[in-house]
Amino acid sequence: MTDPTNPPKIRDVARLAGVSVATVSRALSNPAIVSEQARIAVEKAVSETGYTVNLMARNLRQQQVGAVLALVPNLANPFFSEILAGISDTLRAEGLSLLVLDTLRTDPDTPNGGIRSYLSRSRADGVIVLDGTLDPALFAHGSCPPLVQACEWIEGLAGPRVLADNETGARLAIEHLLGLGHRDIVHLTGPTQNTLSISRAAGVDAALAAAGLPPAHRLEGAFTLSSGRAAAEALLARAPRPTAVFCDNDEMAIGLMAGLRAAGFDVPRDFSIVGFDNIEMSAYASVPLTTIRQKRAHLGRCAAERLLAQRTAPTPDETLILPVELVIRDSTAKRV
Amino acid sequence: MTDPTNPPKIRDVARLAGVSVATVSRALSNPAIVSEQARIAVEKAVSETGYTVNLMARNLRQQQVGAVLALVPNLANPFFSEILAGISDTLRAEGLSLLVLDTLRTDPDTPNGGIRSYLSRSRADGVIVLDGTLDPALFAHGSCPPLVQACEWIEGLAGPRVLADNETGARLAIEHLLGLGHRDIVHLTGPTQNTLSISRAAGVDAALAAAGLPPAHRLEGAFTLSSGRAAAEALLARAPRPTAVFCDNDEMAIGLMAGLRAAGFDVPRDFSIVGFDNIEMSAYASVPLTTIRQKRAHLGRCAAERLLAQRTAPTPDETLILPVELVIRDSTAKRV
DNA sequence: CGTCGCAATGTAATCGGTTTCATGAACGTG
DNA sequence: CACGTTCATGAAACCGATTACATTGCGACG
Repeated sequence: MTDPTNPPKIRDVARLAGVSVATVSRALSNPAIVSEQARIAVEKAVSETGYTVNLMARNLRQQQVGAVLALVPNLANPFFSEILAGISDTLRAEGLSLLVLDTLRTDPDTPNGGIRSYLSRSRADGVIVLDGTLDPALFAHGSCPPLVQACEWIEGLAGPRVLADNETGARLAIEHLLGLGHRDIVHLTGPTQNTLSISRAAGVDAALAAAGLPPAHRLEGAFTLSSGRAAAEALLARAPRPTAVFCDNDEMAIGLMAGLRAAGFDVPRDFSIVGFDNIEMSAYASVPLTTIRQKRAHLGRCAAERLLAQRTAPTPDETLILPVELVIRDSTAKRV
Repeated sequence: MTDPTNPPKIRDVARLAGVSVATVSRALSNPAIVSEQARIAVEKAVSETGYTVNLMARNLRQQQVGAVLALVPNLANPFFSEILAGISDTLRAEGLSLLVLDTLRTDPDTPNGGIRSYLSRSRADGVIVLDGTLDPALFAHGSCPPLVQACEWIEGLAGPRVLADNETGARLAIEHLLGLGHRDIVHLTGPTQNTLSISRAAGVDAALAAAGLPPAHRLEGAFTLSSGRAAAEALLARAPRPTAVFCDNDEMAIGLMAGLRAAGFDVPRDFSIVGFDNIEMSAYASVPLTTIRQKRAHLGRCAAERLLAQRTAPTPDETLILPVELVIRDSTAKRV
């Protein structure tokens, strides 16, 4: 009866319960519409046979997959994995599975890394895009399932977006530094075409302009620890020497602090540093990092909810902007 | 022809190409067995219609899912996400998808958090278990797909395992500390029943015993930054005061260093600290951390390969132990 | 008492592919 | 020329569920 090589079908349950397969199906998916008697017989037969539905069969018939695909730029990056955790939360509550595709690791020989083949309604019921560098044409074909952009976004790709308030975050960081007396502030960015960096640059310059100052000088990083460390050198080469740096993420800020420390400088005495994201490690850095808090798991949940909402309602196409806040720790201080 | 609401079926392609559906199927899955003429006609019809196979239909017929499920204890933890990246690598090369289930976030009301329902052959072709705290009974039922345990493991659950050489890693750490003259060494562990911590404790005590020393004192942590910081207090309360700590992961080591620094102590002058894992951040900590390198992405790849091997060969049930190595940085020094 | 409506159920179509099996053509061989 | 073999192909079975549609029985109501 519990033969591993030959799992029970709905037929077997029906036979054992003395009803038709339709009744079994109904008893399992919508117990209210079958008689008490049938329901009990089916329940008994199910537990005796150890029956579980074959999801492939159900999905084929119902034309749905029961899974949502997340396109992440780099699965190994904790920033994204925390968003995934939030997505996973929401999906689970709906009985859906999470499919993950690491766009960094896609085949470099194939155009678009073979991502296209994953963007099919028969592979996923929806897609959450966390990579702003993808080609919008990827999603243009008819068989691409409903889509939500989260965290990063793609210029030229329509559809709902769930974003952190990057511009406000940048402004908060700069206003904080301005309030401490800093005037020569460098903005350590991600790759120049990165959408996050661009919108944060706007916030930076808006805050500076409001104080009657020119746009910030920029250094290009790569959101990595090592690019932060490398930025220390470029920063120190600058004359006159800046007194503060706003970094587009905490990793770069921590890398930068390590680089500055290695060069004999002190944070916050010589440089005030502000990060972005508030990763857990920031509170444990050599100098606890002042940063902009961004609720990543919440962002993931919101994105998933948006996606699920599309299943019923028509797509509202609106952008949801989640608030951020300044967390002041020890890496910023009054300009001496 | 490219009507988004009504994607082309294999029937449509067959009609357009002037062949039967069987021939289309063959032309797509095994071009060698159809005539050149038919193959070309099908290719043309496919590109004209924009046809893509419906995976649900294919999977139902072929009795496979095209996806592998990873059970991870905490998706937000970068340690696991890097393993996932490795798994993803290998699966992609085989055209398989990665399904992720965060066991931490499963429903606390349901027994086993509803994980059971994901362990079905109709949901995944295989399972990679990264959580050593799960109930082995979960995997006992007949419909559970082939399984590989990776990184952590479950006592009482058979099947192949891919593990880091925890015992050797611990021994290397302790021998390093012994070589520096330390004799009073504390082992900061994960949760006491954690399989990793248990096997590392064995390595610790073996190294100590080889030097004629008694087993190490232990402090229980939770693999988190905050539990590392909390351990600082317990450590300082100990008399006589230990001179070195071996931590079961780098996060706890970094947390511990933060706690010691806050209490006015210096690493490595007052305490030598060794971590485990070699996460990227360790090189950027306030004091660059001496640790045991573990190749997480590689471990993930190996686990996935093992799983795929089971598709053909019968399960060999053997444990694969991956080497680790000591990385000496600045957090350890000669005992003063 | 006839019939209308509703609840419960069964039969069979359906989802969209893959694969088995039968068929026919082409070819080589004795 | 008869026969066996291979190759290409199409018709139809099949995967295992859901669900549209038909049927039955029963109580209520005119």
